[in-house]
Amino acid sequence: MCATAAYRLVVIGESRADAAPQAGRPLRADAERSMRAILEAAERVLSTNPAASMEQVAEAAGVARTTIHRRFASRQALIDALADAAVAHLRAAIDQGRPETAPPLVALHEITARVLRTKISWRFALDLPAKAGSAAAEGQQDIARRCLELFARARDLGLLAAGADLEWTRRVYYALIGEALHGDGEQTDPDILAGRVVETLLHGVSPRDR
Amino acid sequence: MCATAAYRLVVIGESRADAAPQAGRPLRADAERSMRAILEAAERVLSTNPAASMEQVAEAAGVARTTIHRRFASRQALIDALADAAVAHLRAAIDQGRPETAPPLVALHEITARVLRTKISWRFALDLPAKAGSAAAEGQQDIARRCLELFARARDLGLLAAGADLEWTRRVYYALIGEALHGDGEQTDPDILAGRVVETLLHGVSPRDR
DNA sequence: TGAAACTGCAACAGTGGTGTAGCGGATACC
DNA sequence: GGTATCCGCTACACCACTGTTGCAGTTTCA
Repeated sequence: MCATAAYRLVVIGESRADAAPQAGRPLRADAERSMRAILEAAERVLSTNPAASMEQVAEAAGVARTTIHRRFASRQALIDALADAAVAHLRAAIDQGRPETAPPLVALHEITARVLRTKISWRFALDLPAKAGSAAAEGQQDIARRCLELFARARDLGLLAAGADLEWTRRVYYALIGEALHGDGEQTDPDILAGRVVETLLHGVSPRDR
Repeated sequence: MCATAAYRLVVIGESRADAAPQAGRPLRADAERSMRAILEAAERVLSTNPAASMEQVAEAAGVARTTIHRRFASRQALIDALADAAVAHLRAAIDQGRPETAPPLVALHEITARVLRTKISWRFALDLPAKAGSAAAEGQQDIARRCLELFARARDLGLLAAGADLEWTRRVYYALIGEALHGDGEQTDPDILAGRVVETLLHGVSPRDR
């Protein structure tokens, strides 16, 4: 799904009842492979059918159902972990767009294209409502904060209206990104989609009088 | 939820197995009341928790669970009926905005406000993917068609760019409406929200040079 | 190479939801 | 006022999914 992962998978307790990854002994190589296979399969299966069973996820991952239960205390724990992993990927993608240093318009294009690419692969997990206090929630908040900062920079440069409501701008931006992914195959290139998103965000659909 | 309903509820078969409303004997008054209570309760409950059980829906509707099963062959049948009813409401709301006759900008504002009002009440049902061939699907297609016609009129009047992609415009419009409803209570007046949606759709968030 | 970690497999208990059935009482309708 | 319709209630069968356990065989890693 994504070649490079910026995190490491670990286990803590020995008891089967609390297999939540937090801190402790690092996983053996084959276990980490399984873990990754499970998360990726869960994303694939659940994005098609959110009510899919653990059995279906296990089959798609090429492991036994019991193996999933060994790593994740419950179905919910799996989904939570999935959300955390997806947000971590998203954050990494955004970092690569240099939101704090690149010129705002360049950063906006760059980030949009990267986010679109990531969202294609983690559609289900990224649409999940983040649980309060989770790593995913923290990540989403951080992303929103940096998004607002980028827009503030853009506004200071005259790219946005001086009185623009940055929070509304952010929400519109998110909505446009979401919409760009709903296309029925007629246009899927992230760079082209990003251009359309940014153009629409800034200027809407009315004629440009200039 | 909505005071006036533009449809009538009926039953066909006697068998419990196929209680799908299509044509036949009209319902008794109390039965129609129950039917309406069930649909509205389903919307309320499922919008909070899409995985809620029939038991929870029944309790919210103030009826016994078996009563629901008497009218709807299955959980899925209930949800399908809910989707049909919601789209019927939406269509009625749009009709009242005179999309074919009013000046485009006026119609756009009017329709947006009405749609927002309807979507608040039928959030769950209207977010449902319509089943192919269902009344809901037919209604959605009709709505999309009329939306495109309205945008075409707007474009001919110079309100939209001459080369505007009307399908993309429609998708952006839908996305903005959806986003306007996600506000965290700081602004809920449909008229104000509609103004914001239309303004953003037409001109984006950049400064207006004029 | 040997211990520790990991996995598949088979089997099991528990749970919660779905859908059916019939009866007796209440309600609407003509 | 009589009849067809509707509803609540209780009870039941069924099923799919979750989560657990133990063991035997395999893989990793020091």
